[in-house]
Amino acid sequence: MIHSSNERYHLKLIENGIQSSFQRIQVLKYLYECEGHANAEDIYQALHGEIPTLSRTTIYNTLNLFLEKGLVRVISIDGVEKRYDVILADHGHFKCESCEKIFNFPVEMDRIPLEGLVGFQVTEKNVYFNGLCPDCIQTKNQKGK
Amino acid sequence: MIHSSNERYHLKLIENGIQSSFQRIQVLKYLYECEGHANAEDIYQALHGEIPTLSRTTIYNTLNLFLEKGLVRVISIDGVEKRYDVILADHGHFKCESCEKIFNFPVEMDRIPLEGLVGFQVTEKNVYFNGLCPDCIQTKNQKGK
DNA sequence: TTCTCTGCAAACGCTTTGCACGGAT
DNA sequence: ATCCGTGCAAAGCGTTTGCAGAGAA
Repeated sequence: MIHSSNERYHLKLIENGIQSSFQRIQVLKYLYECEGHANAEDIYQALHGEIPTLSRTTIYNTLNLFLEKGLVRVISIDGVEKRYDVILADHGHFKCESCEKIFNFPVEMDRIPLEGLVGFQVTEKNVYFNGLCPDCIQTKNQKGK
Repeated sequence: MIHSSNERYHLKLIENGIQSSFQRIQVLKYLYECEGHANAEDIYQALHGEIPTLSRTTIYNTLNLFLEKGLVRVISIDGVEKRYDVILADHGHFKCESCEKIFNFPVEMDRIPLEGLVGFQVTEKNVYFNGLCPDCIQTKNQKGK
């Protein structure tokens, strides 16, 4: 059901001063549904089945437009991949070194001490952790038996 | 004086199970001297004056070797650039949106609450902030007058 | 009609790969 | 003689650009 609850995303685009289109709605919808950790290729793979004529250029155009309008931000946990995040509330990102999934976790950014940044004007805060997620820890323990 | 205090870096390489070479010493030295925020091109530009035959391939080979041996880690504040960090003690990175310089600042990672990561095993913690550095704030204020 | 979204093709920049030379062991 | 570090050239990959056709306003 490709059209379910598209109205919500349609409005979100307009709210942010972005002209709505089918492709843009689908990209935004996908970003929300995957919890905002997709890269351009993920989005392309997810959508070009339903929109066979979809081009990667459109994905890139759309993501850059969203970025410019403040609808998404870029995250990059290890400097290799560029991923897009729609959830702008305070949260950190955790990347599992084994399964490579990215998890959100709440972080009260205000509790991070800023003594070292006197005189700086901070506009964005990112916290990136790496390690093993519960599933992968369990898998490893089972193998070890 | 290209050879000044190279012994220190020579030993550092051997300590980390890396066969020493002139190029590798120079790369490591540069990473320490620039406080660890260089990308491959920075290193190439800095060194190929003194080592005219130096190739970018060697820089990449060397950085990947260092990474593998745990001598450096990759940082990427905005997902666009891959930079290498040799300073492994607890610190955050601040990138100025105007002059694009990267600053270190001390962060006590242990004070970041982990309630959201129960069951996870955290091996690496990164804190990336963006904003304006004191110099650029001043420059902007002067323009505004 | 006019504007702009879309998407193909080509260009681009950074990084990796294949391979051969040369120095070190 | 063997091994490994180096570096040229070419390939690879993700992203951007130029441009033309389609669709919306």
